[in-house]
Amino acid sequence: MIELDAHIHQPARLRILMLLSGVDSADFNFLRTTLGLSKGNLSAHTSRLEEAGYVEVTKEFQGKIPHTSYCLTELGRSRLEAYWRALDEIRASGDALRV
Amino acid sequence: MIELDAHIHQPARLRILMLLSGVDSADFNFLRTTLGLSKGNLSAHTSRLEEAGYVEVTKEFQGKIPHTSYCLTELGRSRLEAYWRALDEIRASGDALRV
DNA sequence: ACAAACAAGTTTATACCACAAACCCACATA
DNA sequence: TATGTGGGTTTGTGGTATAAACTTGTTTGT
Repeated sequence: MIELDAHIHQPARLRILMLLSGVDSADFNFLRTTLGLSKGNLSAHTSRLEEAGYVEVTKEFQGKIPHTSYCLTELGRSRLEAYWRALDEIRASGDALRV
Repeated sequence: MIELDAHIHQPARLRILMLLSGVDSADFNFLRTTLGLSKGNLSAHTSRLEEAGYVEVTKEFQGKIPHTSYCLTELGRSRLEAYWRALDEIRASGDALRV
């Protein structure tokens, strides 16, 4: 039984990862507004993804204002691909039993 | 933003629904052994799916022994299809941002 | 006959987690 | 000064997935 990565199998985090998979990097507010997440929620999810090693977090000052951006790591990218493969298997599992 | 149905977006329940989508009905032990779930876990998940109206539960006696079987309702089937469509959208969302 | 084990689930308890609300700090503006 | 805004983090709470314990009845062993 292939497991679904619990770090990824969560709607907000899945969307975050998918968004990051299509760009070089994205900052906090872009993620927040694009995905419609609250700040607290986004912060918590990005923290989890960082702990898991799936995203890299870059904090820098733009002038006097702190600015945080995120990019997908190689690990994150491969786990994300594995996740979709696992989901494909589940998706096929209904047909597998059909005569 | 299309929502992922929380009743479905859970690994065990998703597998249960996909399995049921491929058969007329399946009983408790078949689900349990096929999916590798504990009895308690399976019972809890099927209860949720029943409450949601996604599966129909049939209890009868086979000889002297009680026997429980499950089948997908029409509602369950349509929600399951909607779930996969929503997931397809998320899956495509990475490419959407690519140049 | 009677205890022990088994069958088929359900109920309970706990640990985790998603989310929102509250908070923090610096800067801008009136 | 105080009031608001940008950019986040921390905290509290309610919901939930899971395993362990329990229930109800049946079968097996002796």
